[in-house]
Amino acid sequence: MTSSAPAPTKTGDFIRDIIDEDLKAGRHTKVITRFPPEPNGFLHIGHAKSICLNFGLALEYREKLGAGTRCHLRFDDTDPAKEDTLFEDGIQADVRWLGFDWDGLYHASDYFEQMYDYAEHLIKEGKAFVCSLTDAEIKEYRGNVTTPGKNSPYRDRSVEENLDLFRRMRKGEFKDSEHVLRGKIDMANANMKMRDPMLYRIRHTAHHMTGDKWCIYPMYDYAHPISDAIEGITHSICTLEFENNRELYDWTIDNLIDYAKFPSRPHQYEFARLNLNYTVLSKRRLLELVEGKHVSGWDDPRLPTIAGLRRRGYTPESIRNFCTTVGVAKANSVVDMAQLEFCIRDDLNQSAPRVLAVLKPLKVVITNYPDDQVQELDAAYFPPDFPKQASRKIPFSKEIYVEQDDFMLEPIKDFHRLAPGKEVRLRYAYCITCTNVVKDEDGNVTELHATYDPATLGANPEGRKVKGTIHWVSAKHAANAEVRLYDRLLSVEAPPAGKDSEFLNAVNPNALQVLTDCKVERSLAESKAGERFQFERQGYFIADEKDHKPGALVFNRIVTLKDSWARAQKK
RNA sequence: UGGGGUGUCGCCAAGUGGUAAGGCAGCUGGUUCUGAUCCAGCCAUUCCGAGGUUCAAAUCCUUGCACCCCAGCCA
Repeated sequence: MTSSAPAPTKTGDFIRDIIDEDLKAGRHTKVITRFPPEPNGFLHIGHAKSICLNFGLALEYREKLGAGTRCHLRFDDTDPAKEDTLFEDGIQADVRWLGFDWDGLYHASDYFEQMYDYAEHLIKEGKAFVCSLTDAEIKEYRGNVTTPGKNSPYRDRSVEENLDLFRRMRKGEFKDSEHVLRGKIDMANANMKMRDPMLYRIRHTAHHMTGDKWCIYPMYDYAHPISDAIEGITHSICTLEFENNRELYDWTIDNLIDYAKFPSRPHQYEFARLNLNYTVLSKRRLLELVEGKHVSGWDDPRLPTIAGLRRRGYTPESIRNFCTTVGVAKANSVVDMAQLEFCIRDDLNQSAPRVLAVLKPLKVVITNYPDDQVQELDAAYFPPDFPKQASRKIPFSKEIYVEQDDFMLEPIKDFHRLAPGKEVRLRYAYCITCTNVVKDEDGNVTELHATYDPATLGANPEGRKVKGTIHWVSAKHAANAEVRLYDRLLSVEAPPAGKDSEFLNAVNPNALQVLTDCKVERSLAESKAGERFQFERQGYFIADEKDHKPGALVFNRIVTLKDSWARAQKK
């Protein structure tokens, strides 16, 4: 009896430990998280880790703490130059596809007015000032990691002047970059993020949500903590590179005028982002692959984007399981692609019906089988020890196709398949023995002749062992199909550390191989886009969601089956 | 050379002073009309290194070392 895939064993992680302690100490009575993407691109599997963490936490703790515990989807839309509604739509679709729903859809831009008020308050308190240094001067005054910065000459402007300037910034009296609002903290702080950080910049650019209402926009470090505070976020979870920003996150919240009014004092916690070998996860590289037309689009099945994985045939369940198996911790790490591949095989092993498909056909004529006879044979969709027990009929006739790779003119040791004089079992059908090899003038094998043993249908042959079983398809009943064989995006674990486009050299030229003369069993002629199958002995495939239609069958290989024979060959 | 982090099996990752979980990968063997699945077994005398405290240390102390992040008017 095959048990259904056990849920991955999950041990607690440091985030859950923190939450448990907070709850125990009475600091919170509910847990509110948020997933805060910037709507400037597509989500990838790295985001899935964050989504599973944030939404997963809300789901888990809601069971103990009841309603009120929730996870928001918030678009971090503070840079109008890069962001777009189009991306928001894609992100929402991806989150939903992964199986999550948000309790409230928000935008950082919802709070622009309030952020502005807080900024005026900061100015009145003498904690922020309008700086009129140029871009280059600001950079110069900031110092570097080993030398302290210098105070801006505008740092001591009066509250009145600052207020006046800031109000005029809002009114649009200045050009882009003419002034900025900065927090007045400490130019000598060892944490560079605390050297009078920029809070607002002037951008005469329309925003996809607020239109032309604003020409000054808050920076991430100012907008994020305020958004969290307003929404009552209890645990604000982000990735490791924001560790240095935490001090500023705290400074911002602690200096809000109505600090005490907020439902909870949010705290930021950082975890290690996901890294995967044999692929790329950086926004920049993904963008370059798409814009450089190295792939067909954001949903190219070679890509680790959510849209790409979906089209490739990955299930949401398998991705969620993957996220829980990789865990949540603080050490930078690179997860092995084999882990992801395991998760999808594990899922599909349970759910995908088995069918027969010949990818690279080699015709076999069964010389002792009656010319016009056709037998309808029973073929189970799932192995006998599975709970599901559906089956279909597959036609058997005199001419069939088998896989080219399942024949060897001169078989090597331990090759259990077809070769001159050798006998194999045809899955769900008879055993056949290869009696003759037909070649063209170049010596290529073009056809095989074989004889079948009528006594071997549903029974073992008498007095001999047949080791191999191969898949096949009846020549005159088979449907034609295009099959896209996908493999890992990169041919090396990690592209060279180099900047620019060097990683393109690491792109696996065989990440996509298109086969157009495939022969698939009759039943697949009626398959629908999005249906997943196991092509026996080969792998899991999905009928392409865009291109597959009746009469023009197109299947994508999701992942191969484990192949210990192939592995043994490599040694 | 400043500050913030991290170092436990090939890859993830538990472990919170009591004598190294689990998953993936790998290796053996068994079952099998998928060289798949499934099943059984193996896989860290040792936790970045060196000292120290302790009856007892991956866990505490000292001191090295390695790697990551911070000098966008990006997030």
